[in-house]
Amino acid sequence: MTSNSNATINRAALHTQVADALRDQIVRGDLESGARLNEIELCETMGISRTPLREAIKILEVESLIEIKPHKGASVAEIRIETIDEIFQILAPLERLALELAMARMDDAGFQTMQDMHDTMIACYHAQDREGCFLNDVAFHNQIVSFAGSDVLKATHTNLTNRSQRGRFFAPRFSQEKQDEAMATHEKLIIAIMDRDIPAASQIMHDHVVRTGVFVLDSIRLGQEQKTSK
Amino acid sequence: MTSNSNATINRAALHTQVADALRDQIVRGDLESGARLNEIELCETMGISRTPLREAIKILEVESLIEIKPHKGASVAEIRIETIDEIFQILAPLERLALELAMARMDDAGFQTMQDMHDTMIACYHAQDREGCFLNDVAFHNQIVSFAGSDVLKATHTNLTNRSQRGRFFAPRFSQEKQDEAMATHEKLIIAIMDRDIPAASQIMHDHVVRTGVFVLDSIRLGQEQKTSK
DNA sequence: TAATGTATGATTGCATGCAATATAAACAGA
DNA sequence: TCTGTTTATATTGCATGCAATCATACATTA
Repeated sequence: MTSNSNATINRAALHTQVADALRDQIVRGDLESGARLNEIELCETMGISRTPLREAIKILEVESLIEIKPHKGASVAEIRIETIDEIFQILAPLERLALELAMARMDDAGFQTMQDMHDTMIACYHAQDREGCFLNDVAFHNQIVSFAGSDVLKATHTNLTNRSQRGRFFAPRFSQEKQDEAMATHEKLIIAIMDRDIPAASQIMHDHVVRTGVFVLDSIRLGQEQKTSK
Repeated sequence: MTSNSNATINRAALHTQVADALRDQIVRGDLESGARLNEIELCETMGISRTPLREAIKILEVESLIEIKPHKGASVAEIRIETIDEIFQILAPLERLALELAMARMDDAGFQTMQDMHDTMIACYHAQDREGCFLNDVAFHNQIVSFAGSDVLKATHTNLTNRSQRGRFFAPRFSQEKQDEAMATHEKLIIAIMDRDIPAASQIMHDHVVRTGVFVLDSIRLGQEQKTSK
């Protein structure tokens, strides 16, 4: 046993832990859009007092994951279709920038990492593992942003993807056709990356993100039609 | 006198007012980088209790304007030269996007507004009013982002410019030469805008922001050299 | 009956008190 | 003198209490 027992885990302040936990629940879809956040109720559930909870709520409001109406309380931010659209519009040039920066900095090991991650995703694709595909795709894009070496870009990107991923849970899966297209694009992308062709890779990435946004929006609209036609 | 006396002003929660006030002081440079924020001291100054202050501090931490070290306290975030660099790298594609979206949406009145704002800035330039020049330049860029009609873009942009503007207060003014170059670029920009030439305007905007970043970084480096050589 | 006013309960907003932690100052031993 | 330890003080972190506000139901009046 190391010198660190579980007493040392609590280095993070309570409000941080609470914010992390709530953020996770919101992004994962466990807490639905519009869900009311009753302070006393939540406090009892989490076994804490209202002060750190209220601080956590303020944090998540800045991240646009929670809405606070004065004297009325907090609720999980409603996620509008226009917002998802706006997020992908921004993500496209940001991920393009990330890729340009990353390719300018990466060493051979970095490029190999990208190739490996791509291969892992492709393996999921061939195994019909859609969840694995999604997770590896997210990891692939995150890795590129990390390799870019810009803390500001990383933080901005994380905030935007946190919000965009919320859309995933009220949208049906992509059609096989769209899935195939996305994979084909990724194939072209990794080739351009391994070729060290920054302009080509940059353009592919931008268009890929825009296209992903279109797919997500279509899925959401489809989901909404299915709901209303019931 | 209207029906609203000053009793109705307090609709905003205390923590919001406090956050706004602190943000303003940090962005304006009244609170210097690294300045310690003693809770009790600040509370007495502002005439409030610690609870809303602490909530405000959490808000500004998410905005990267304040750093909190657990059990050690909050301080105004140190602004590093690399951070300013990263911010302008991101602002360039974001403002390009903003201009593209804005030009696709603006009506003739919108275009006229842009022309008017440009003229106002040029007037300041000819009057050797550097402060006016700066403020009108900021307003010009903000107006474009507003016209883009994307709340997400607007919020992201506001956060980034808040942070970048902090650099202004520890950097010497631009040289006349750089000032001239910036104005010339603005002239080309407004012409492309009024021509409804989106690709041209888009490119000019992107390069203009990148160039502004270079200017700001050069100024900061110059300022640091002057300090250390004293 | 519709509209307005009033009272009650629930919930949030803010202030304060106590506990936990970090900084420093004082001190003891080598 | 230096180093390690202890003690004191200041400051933050968290919990709780009270005040302000809002929502609901009910009562009153036109």
